[in-house]
Amino acid sequence: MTDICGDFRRLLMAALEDLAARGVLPQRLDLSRVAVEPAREPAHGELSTNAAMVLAGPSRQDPMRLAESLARALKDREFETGGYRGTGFRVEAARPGFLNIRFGAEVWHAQLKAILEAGAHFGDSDLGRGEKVNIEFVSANPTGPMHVGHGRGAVVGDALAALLEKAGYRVTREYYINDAGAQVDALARSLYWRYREALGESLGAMPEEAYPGEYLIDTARALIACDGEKWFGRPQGEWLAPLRDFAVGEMMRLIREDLALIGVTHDLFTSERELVETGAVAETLAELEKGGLIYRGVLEPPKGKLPEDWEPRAQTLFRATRFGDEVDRPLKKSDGSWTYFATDIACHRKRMKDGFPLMIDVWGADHGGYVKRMQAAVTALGGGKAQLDVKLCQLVRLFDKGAPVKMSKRAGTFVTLREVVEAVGKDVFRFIMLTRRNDQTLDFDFAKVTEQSKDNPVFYVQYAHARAHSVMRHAAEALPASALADEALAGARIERLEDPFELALIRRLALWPRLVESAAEAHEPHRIAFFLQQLAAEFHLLWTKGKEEARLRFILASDPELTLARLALVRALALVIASGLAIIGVAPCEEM
RNA sequence: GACCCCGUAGCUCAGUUGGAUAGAGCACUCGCCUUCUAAGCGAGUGGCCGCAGGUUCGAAUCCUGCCGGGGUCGCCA
Repeated sequence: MTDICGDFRRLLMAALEDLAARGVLPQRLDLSRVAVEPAREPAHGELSTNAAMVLAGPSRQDPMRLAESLARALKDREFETGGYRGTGFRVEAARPGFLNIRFGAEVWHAQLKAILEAGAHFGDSDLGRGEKVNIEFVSANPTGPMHVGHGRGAVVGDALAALLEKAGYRVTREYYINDAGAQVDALARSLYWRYREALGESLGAMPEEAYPGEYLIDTARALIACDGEKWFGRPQGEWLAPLRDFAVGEMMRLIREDLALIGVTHDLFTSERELVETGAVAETLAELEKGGLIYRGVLEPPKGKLPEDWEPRAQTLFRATRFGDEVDRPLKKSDGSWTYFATDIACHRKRMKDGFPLMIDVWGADHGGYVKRMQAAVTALGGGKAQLDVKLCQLVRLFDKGAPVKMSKRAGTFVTLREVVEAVGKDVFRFIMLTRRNDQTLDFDFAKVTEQSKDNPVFYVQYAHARAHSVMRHAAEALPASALADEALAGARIERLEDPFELALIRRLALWPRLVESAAEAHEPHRIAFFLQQLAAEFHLLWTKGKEEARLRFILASDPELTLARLALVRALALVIASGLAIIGVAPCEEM
């Protein structure tokens, strides 16, 4: 654990306790709003804390005077971070009541050493304390190949999972297969149509509700290879279920293949149909019933535009309004089968029973209207112990050289995830999917994302990593490999690094653990991608400084000691970029 | 009509969970290749953070009400 903000916070807390013991501060103050963060302005030092301002009110003191007492209380205390131990910092009170903290270079040197010692584990956190988290993502209907929007959800979910793992959670990646509703029956009928067609029957246009995609032609061939003409001419009652299962199986195989293309694998596939057939849904309903949360009733018609066929109907309803939803929600269709909501409640209940206090669902933004009712159900069944966060992913719009790529399922100009990934590669796809917040629409331009220039963030970051390795390769020509190993570099005379740009890079690297934690807490993996871009920029800058001023070059034949110190910095940069890319799921290439 | 998301530089977007003088990329202007990859870097121009109130030491961030864009709205998933 090397988090300089966190480490300083501990020191600050000790000082606050001391002030409380001396009667300067009241006992048992609420310290939750006290923050130690990196300063935004260089003029404000390197870290700053709002402690005095936050505590001024409750302790009835002038913030500025409190800040000054705090500064005194901190003076000459021992500070421990990343292997450093000493008093190499200065604290000063500033204007409204901030405390600005400055460090001697030795503190940053220790940070760099600690990074090299931690290696790929630098930034690991125990924020999650080994708590179990379930992340449900993708969960595309098993009725056809995946499109780009599914791909976005896949990357967001998978990167979030990796991020939470790095932050100390035990993560289960789950795919919920919607294989129980009407749409998989439609899939079976579509397959049957393709089956008859493949067996030589001449048919007209496909029915309206059918899935017209050509992928089912292959599935029909596979079916023939498997079952021959067994189903031909038989009544629907005989073939519907077996063909549905066959089709869903094939679709899931396709989907897994597509996911494998972008490096996504799930730990758990849960079948909606199984939840129904094993009685898990019925059990769930019984449990709600016992809690008095289910009733038969008629819903108010929606205000504003009234649906054409609206008529008052008595339905089986869940009292979602008790838990913050706008209306109570139906659990059964008029044919007696479960609604999607009912089975989904059962799915979340299963997760809670499996011991997940935290569940995260990654959905498309079109499901936004569904969030409250699902959270209501989780609250109702979890007794407040379980929590559900839903990440909604906005649309991905495809462009090529600035022109929108027109897509229509009907017209057949439908771009699948596979096509996109085959065109641009897994790494580009994954990185670009994280260059926007999940709730922001994302423009994906084939030309731009494959461009090798600084305008392309994927390239920009990978290039920084490759450059670092390029330096190491050059160094290896003059220095023995044993001197370039991480352990050896950790022992280099790092204190020789004195240039402000070098120290600035170390400072940025030292923020990595804090960034991992805040991104994990916010469930926002895109922050990793943005951090890597900043880090890459800082490194490219340093590189160019070496171009301009020979004394700033990494490799100096005249000064092997300084060379090794700089290589330590270069190596640390490569480590952090690689560990960030690992979360995003992008390969850190060593050559471009 | 209700609910959810979004609104930040001309464009595309970040903004460390309420901090100090709001940032980056593109575009535009001007600079930097005898030297580890110029596939890069620097400088400059550019802002009523949609509008109006409120909360407090302090608001792009939290609350309320509007305006604009998108999504959703009883047996689709």
